[in-house]
Amino acid sequence: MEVRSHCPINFTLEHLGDKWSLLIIRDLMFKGKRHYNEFLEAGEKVSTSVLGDRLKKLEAYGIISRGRDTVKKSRIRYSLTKKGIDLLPILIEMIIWGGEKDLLTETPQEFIDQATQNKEVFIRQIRENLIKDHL
Amino acid sequence: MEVRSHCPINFTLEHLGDKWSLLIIRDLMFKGKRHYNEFLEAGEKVSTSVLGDRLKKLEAYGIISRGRDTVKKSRIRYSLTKKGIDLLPILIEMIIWGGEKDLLTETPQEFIDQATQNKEVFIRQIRENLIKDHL
DNA sequence: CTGTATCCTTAGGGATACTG
DNA sequence: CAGTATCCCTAAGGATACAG
Repeated sequence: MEVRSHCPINFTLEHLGDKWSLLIIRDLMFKGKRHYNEFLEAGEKVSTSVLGDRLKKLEAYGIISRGRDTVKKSRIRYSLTKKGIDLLPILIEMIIWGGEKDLLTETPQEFIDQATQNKEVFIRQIRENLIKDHL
Repeated sequence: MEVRSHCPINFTLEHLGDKWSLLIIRDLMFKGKRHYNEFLEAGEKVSTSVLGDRLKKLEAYGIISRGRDTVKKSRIRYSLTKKGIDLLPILIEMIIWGGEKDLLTETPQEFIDQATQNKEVFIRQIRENLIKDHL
């Protein structure tokens, strides 16, 4: 990968600064999605080629991991790694900003309020659930 | 602009999900930069065409504003708006994530520690300074 | 079900020159 | 100083077909 600088913001952008990667992370974090076809069905309609490319990159970065489904062994199951779960605070802050600035947001005001008023506890709880489900 | 969905994360990505916009915000927030030529000199070497395009978009989104410099009246001065300052928590979380995951990060461990250990106070202080300087 | 491969089109972006 | 304008090239992305 190209490396323009070692500014931490630039580092994050070089891994996730496109219009699709974080939507996959979102689906894994908040929508309980784990499989290829579920990502395809997301509201934003990613194409198969882009999805394949991003899954590969995110795995190469160590942000997600690929494994066989435990129930149906022929099925592939994607999970967040620790490094991926650590993105949670960034996603939460993006939900707050986007939810506040977009007049047409689909986010319930209730969610924003909860996230805002007791942020640390709120994030810790989600984080613990993610650890249970993914690691 | 295209609108793929009203998911707040997608909303944020559609405004800032490219490899340059947040670097301009960063320079305004943390590096005290205010002028066109200063943005050009940033470590990541943006080109004039891209810089011009992003400044225009960020202004159209209401994230930054253009004004005349108060000391040298012929000079253009860019500022963050309230909406732009509200991005601070996202940037801080990106600094933490990037700073922790990049082995070669330029970020002092001290900064990460401060940001992590008393996050709310830390952010509030920076925010108040930004309000003083930009609004 | 989980992908590749291919084709094609468009958007992004670098370099450079030029302007008020 | 603070930008446009132009040219050109590449990367990104959509559509579709195909494969293990």
